[in-house]
Amino acid sequence: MYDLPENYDINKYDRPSVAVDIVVFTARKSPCESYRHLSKPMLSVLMTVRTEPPFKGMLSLPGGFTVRTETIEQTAQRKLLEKTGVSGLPLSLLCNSSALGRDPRGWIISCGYSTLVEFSKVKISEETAGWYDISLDYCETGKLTLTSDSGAVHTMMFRQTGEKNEIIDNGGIAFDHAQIIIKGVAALQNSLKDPDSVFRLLPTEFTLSDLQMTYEAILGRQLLTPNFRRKIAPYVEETGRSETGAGHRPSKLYRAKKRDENF
Amino acid sequence: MYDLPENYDINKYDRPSVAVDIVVFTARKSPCESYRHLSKPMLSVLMTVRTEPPFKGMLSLPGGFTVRTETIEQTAQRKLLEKTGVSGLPLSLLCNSSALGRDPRGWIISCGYSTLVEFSKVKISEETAGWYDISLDYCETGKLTLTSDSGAVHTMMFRQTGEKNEIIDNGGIAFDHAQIIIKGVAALQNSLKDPDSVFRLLPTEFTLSDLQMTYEAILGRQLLTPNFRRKIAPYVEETGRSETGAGHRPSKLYRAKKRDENF
DNA sequence: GCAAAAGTGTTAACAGTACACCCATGT
DNA sequence: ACATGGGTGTACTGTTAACACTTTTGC
Repeated sequence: MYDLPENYDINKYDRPSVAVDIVVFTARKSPCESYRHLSKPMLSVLMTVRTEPPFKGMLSLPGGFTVRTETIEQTAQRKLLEKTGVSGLPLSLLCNSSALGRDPRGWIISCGYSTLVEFSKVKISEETAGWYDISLDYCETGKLTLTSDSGAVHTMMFRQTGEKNEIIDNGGIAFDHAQIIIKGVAALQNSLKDPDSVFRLLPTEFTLSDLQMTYEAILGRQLLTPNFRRKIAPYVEETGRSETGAGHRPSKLYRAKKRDENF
Repeated sequence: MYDLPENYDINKYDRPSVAVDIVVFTARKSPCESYRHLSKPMLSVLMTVRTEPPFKGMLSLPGGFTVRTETIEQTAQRKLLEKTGVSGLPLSLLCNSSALGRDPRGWIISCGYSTLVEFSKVKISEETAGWYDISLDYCETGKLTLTSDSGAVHTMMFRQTGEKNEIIDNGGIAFDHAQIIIKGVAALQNSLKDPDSVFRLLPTEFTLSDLQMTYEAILGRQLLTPNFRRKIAPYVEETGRSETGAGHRPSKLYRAKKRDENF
């Protein structure tokens, strides 16, 4: 029936378990501190507290094992739906983790993916899952800090050697997930060349200030407003509405501009 | 001994076989046609003719199955050494292929990688393996042609829809390897922003014309020489030697310039 | 009025593009 | 001599970076 070698038995060979781990980014604003000041959006990542060994009690990325009836990306989509209630988000492949002994349960390979989601779309269903604010620091050695809403802090330290990152301190993150998070942030920064990815972090209508502050949160540095607006202008269009109520001039609301897809 | 759930048995779960497929690129020059004309380097990819079902007799990428004692990248390195005699090449992850039914032998996931190698370093050990010249054509719909040294031609057709490529005709390439090759070429083109990758296709000493023609082979279009030389100048340095014998002014030999690694 | 942010204009520096031109060589 | 490629200069253009400045709101 099939074009197969004679006496072929796939079960002769030893096989690994295959899992996915997903770096889910969002941008969220804390409530305003004063009637005058804007509140800056923070870049956040979805993490879960492990309830079972190994690494019980530590932070890990959401994910799970793939099964025969799914592609790896379908597994990631299923896990995303289970944990965030959101489906159909585009996924980017970050890395495959297969270091020997990376999981004490045995031979387990993990495929790391990342995605972006608007904060208000997510309804976190599990007690153990939550958003952790990311703050970046590239002084001497790379530093990436996760802060939970309750104030718990995890600081990862790494050295950037060409393309690879060498982890110096995983900040108490389970498995090799610190590595995957750092790769995810680097990939997110790289993706900023195309503004379409950033729109996925914001509501359909947004102010240019919010957009700029989201860029700044991702890049970990300030941008000059006039230059930012010129650069982004071809990708957005005015909605006609504007946002009032703050103690300063109201800002116009924009939306992403549909752009040429066939070229 | 380990921090594991009680009664944990990894064998309870169904597991896939995991393979690697490697897109190995090189640049090679055909012998000069006349004493005056330069011969242009062609971008080539290493392919093997399948000797066993499935897809017996068709072209496929070099690769193989991963085993418990290796990381996935070590598997790729081992397969590279077996097929080309070269070791220690940096690998780039292209994609994970896991579509249902992609391999009639069963549940097999493939991790696609790409790498670059200087032509003279490779000693192909297997009868079934060989270099296939790549030519590109982006007229209406994407077209990528592989030509063997014996003149056999495989033409793949695809449509670029955003990031994804939709394969229209796989050109008689086994499995989903046409897809992986197209991803590899796209990734190679993207990597040209950093000239270091192109140096891996050339000998340690090269002329700027060879370098430019290699760029042109990868991009599938002509470049303007003065502009190319200015752009590449910070990345190369003169060796002092030059290449004579052709029916025109001799060209200086250059080498890649060591650049600042810590910043 | 005042602080804060929205939003515009102007300039200089830099990178990318296109093209004209001269130089050195083997037959 | 001459065809061929090696190699340089230059003018034009678009993008980026920096900063000065005006406008509009809520208190």
